[in-house]
Amino acid sequence: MPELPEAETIARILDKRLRGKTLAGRGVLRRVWRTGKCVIFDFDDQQLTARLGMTGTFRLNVEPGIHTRQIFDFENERLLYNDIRKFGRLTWNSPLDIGPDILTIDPTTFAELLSNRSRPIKALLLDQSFVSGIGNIYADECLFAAKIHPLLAANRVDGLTLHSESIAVLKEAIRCGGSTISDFFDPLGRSGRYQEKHRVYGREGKPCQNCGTAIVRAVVAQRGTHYCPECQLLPRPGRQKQRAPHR
DNA sequence: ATCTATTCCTGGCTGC
DNA sequence: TGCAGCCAGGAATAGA
Repeated sequence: MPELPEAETIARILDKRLRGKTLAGRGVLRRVWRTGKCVIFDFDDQQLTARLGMTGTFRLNVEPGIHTRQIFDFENERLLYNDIRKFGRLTWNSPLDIGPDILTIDPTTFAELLSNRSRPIKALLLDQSFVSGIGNIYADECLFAAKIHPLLAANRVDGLTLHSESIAVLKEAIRCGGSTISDFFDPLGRSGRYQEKHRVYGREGKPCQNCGTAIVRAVVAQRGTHYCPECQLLPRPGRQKQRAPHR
């Protein structure tokens, strides 16, 4: 499923290949970029926003197939939008109503935002109106990297640690061209490689690479959630400070 | 504010 | 070989 690293991979390739080319009726493509999980095409005075949902992909210069939903004929380049499950959305000139991008938000700001919220941290990370870019796979990977239990209340999370670990995970995933679980291919048809580096997602029952404990799968915020029960301990719920016993 | 359930959708899997 | 049933989940939505 395309999350930030996959969207970034797509945007970089399409920007390189399509920038400066004309699309009939829309003008010259000035750049392709990403924010959150969205891939955005800036034309002269119009903008196309792609939310890829679960299975949305772009492909350059291949024959349309049964899952092709849109065709964009640029000069000398044909861009297809394919989407098996049709959860993706392509919209023209629509306002982008999402929270700050996780890669560009200031760490202190991120930590402050967390301190105001009581929801389980994983549910908050998945909420694109709170912070954008992280989906189910990278939420699990980022929380593992930061050694934070997915159910820990956001206001009890070390926001600076979570931020820095998340940045490291996402940047490495971008370097690997994203994760291919089943459906993700970049616009040139290549798989991602970051799935080989997953440490918890899809590894239920396999040993934690830190401590050897079996990775657990649970459901959090209606999503399959993978974590190490030893490395990602849930602290005892907060309670009144114990009075020191007399004597 | 936050939760749950439901809807959208289809390929891939299980079990008979 | 076929087929029914279930599952995965991003995002929107309704209702508690």
